[in-house]
Order: sequence, then structure tokens, then C-alpha cells
Amino acid sequence: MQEHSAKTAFSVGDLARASQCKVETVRYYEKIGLMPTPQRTEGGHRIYNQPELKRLIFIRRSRDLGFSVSQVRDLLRFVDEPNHTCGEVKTLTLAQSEEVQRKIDDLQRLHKALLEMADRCKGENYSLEQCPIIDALFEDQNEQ
Amino acid sequence: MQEHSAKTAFSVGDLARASQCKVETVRYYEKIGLMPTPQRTEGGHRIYNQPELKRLIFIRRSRDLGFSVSQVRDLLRFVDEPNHTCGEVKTLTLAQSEEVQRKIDDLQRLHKALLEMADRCKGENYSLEQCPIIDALFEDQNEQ
DNA sequence: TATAAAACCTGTAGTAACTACAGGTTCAAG
DNA sequence: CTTGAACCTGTAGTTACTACAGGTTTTATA
Repeated sequence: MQEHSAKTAFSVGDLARASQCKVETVRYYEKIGLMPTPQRTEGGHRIYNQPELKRLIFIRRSRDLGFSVSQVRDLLRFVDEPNHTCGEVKTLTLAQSEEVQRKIDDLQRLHKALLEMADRCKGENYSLEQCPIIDALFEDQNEQ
Repeated sequence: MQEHSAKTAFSVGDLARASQCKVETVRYYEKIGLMPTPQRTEGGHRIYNQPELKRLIFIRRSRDLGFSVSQVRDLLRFVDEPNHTCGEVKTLTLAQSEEVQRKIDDLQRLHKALLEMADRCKGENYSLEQCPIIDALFEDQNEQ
């Protein structure tokens, strides 16, 4: 099968497993141009190598982090086009990082709100009439 | 609920304005059963009252907090059906907050990587194999 | 080596959660 | 009583997948 050295050829299924997504998703990314068109076996099956595996994992994690596909495309441009000038890369990277920071701030506010609400909850023995989460969400915006 | 002579009849546009969403979204929520089928004017326009306004605001806030429509459905079931406890709602909220925390952690790692990369950007070109962004997101995959 | 089953192929259609029309009707201000 | 904003239904588009259908290739096992 394979020798003792690290595996270097992967099927589309291998990539899907490693990146926790569906095989169809890998093909979809190829269709929309996030993943490169891979080599094929004689029979037409896709073959990938380590760089494509890394790339897919990067895409998946970026998506999980709330980047849209077009934002992932922008991030990948850093990788795909190394002929940017240094200042260009730096500017784009810093802009991206600001957006990331905004996201972190938003999520932290959200997290705080969720925990605060949960904390005010009395627990299993109390009826919904006294549930602060429901109350907080039902509160009229103008009465505050 | 309000003892003052508050407005009691609302149009779909009023609801949309009050809940910061589109008119189409209100109708959509009706179609998928999150909002009740409202009364109508002679001419067929939707009329709502205070409870429906509150319900819509509840739905929108829950969505903004990252609950999916089906999770909102669950929350509303707690409200619509008696015999549920505060603890059930708390459980749902805590699960939600954990997911948010996980996203925050990931974003902070990415943020660090982006800043690092910007910082190291002094003329080097990063190939796919040694890109710190790629690496930051590739690492820790199997470390739980 | 034969064969069964798993994995792959292309292509299309469905999903979630809206959002945007098109083409027509009703309501309310002046 | 007019006019234009707001409403109506219904369909189609959007994003980012996900699920088939119907067929071919690869691989594990007898």
C-alpha cells in the first residue's frame, strides 16, 4: 500500500475527513475556485497532496470563523499571489485583522449577554414565568 | 400590558420598523410558523397587536444572539406550551454561549497570526508551506 | 482472480434564512 | 377624490452548502 513515510497522495474523501466537511463541499470549492483543479487518476478520481489538504483546512476554519467565501478568497490571495509588495500585504493583513478584532468584540459582547442571562436563571425547579432569559428577550425595547 | 392609552393595532410595516427587520421577513416568519396568522383588514392587510409585536422582537433578538430558527422555535415552544422550566432554557443558552466562546478563541488565534504576519512582512515572500496564517489555522486540528 | 462493496464521478435539485422583484390592490394624507 | 406610500401574493435570486440519482472506478476480501 504505502511505505512508512508520510502519506502524500490523498483522495477527495481523505480531504473531507481531515477537514471535517463533506466530499461534495470539496468539489463545490473547486467549482467556485477556492480549491485548485486537482490531478486525476486514470479513472478520473481526484488526487491531492499536502498543500491542498492544508488549503482546505484553512478554508474550512476560516468559514467557521465567520469569514464569507469571498473573504476567504481575499485571505487566500495572500498565499496565491506572493508578488504583492510588502507594504500591500501588510496593509491588507492589518485591515483583515481589524475586521477580526471587530468580530471578537461582537462575539464577546454576545457571550457576556448569554452568560449573564443564564446566570440569572434559577434552575430546573422554577417555572418559565420567572425565567429571566425569556423575560429579557421579551422585554419591550421602549420600556427598558 | 401597558395601562396607558398605548397603540394597540399595528401594520406589518410597524412591526418591521419596531423589530428592525424587513416586511418580507415578517411574512416569511408567518409562512414558516414562527409568527401567527394575523387578523386582516377588509382589504386584506395584516393587523397585529402588542403580543405579536413582542413576539417578533423576541424572535429577532434570539436570531441576533445566534440562535437558529429551529432553536428559536424551541424557545417559543417553551413560551407557548406550559410545563417547561427555566432550566431547560438555561441549558440551551449555555450551549449557545460555549459555541460563541469557541469562536472567540479561534478568532483570537487568527488575529494573533495576522498581526504576526504583518509584523514579519519585511520583504519575505511566504509560500503556501510556510505561511503563518495557513499554519495558525492548520495547527491544533487534532488537539481538541 | 473474481466479485462485492465502498468510494468516486457528473449533474441537478433541495436546504436555510432571508431578500428582491413584479404586477396588482388598499389605505390615508392633502 | 386623487395620488402615492404601503400593502398584497407569488416567484425567483442569494449564499454556502448538502443530498440525491444514476453510473464508473477502486479496493478489500474470498
